[in-house]
Amino acid sequence: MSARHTPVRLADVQDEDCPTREVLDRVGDKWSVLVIVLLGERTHRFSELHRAIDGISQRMLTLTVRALERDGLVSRTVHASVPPRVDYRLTDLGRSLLAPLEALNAWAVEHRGDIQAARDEHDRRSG
Amino acid sequence: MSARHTPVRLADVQDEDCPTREVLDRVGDKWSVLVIVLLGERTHRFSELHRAIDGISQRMLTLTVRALERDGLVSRTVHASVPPRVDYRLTDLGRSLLAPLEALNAWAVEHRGDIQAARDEHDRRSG
DNA sequence: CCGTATCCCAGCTGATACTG
DNA sequence: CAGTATCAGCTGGGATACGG
Repeated sequence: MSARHTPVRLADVQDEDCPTREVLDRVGDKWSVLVIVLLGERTHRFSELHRAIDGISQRMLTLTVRALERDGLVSRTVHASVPPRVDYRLTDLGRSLLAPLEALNAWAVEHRGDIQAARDEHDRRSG
Repeated sequence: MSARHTPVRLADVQDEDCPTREVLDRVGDKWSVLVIVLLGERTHRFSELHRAIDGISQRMLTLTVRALERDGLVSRTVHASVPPRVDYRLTDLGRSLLAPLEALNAWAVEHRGDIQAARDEHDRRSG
């Protein structure tokens, strides 16, 4: 992965179908990453996701998993039982997204102090 | 970078000060990544960014660079000249973010076809 | 249990006009 | 040139109620 260097090109980001824009539109929302990370650990049923993600509404969880399913990142399995049971898990495609997300996470962990310091300093000067 | 593995932990994502959430809140908006990538190539003045980023309003460009500056990712240099000139460039912190963004970009480039295919297939079934 | 349907509001964003 | 100020529209997302 580190052998070839794939720089972000100017032409890419200006284009409206810029790949980075696409992925950010997909996971840059409020809940998608949380769902992906949870499903990266193991399969979850709907109610498990609902309980695990603090503050999400049933509506938004539905919309989020539906969008992820539409994009082929998550698969949905309905078990014909009483009471009904629906399992969600990552597809191979979804699992492949975990690596770049972890890279972002690693950056955040490493630099969150720097950001906080810069912000504190900025706010101190600006009042 | 690939030596140590930094998995995204469940405890992280549920916490409201989850590092990944933080960074997504920062660059997950409509314009921040575009500005960062452009400044990753070279210093830009305000009007250059404005022209380079198709569709951004003056107001949103101002808000975006201000937020990035506040977080220490971008530095702003005012030249006392007539007409006035303001240069924006990445800080070291901002430059360090380019790598994970490129990882995300690489993923997007590699898998955009898969996503499109999944979406087409899904829409075909759903009508 | 797993959703869908409806209503509604906050805030993000663009458009426009104005200023140092 | 590089912003700031103000207004208005749209959309994301929560609350609630209902259905399979």
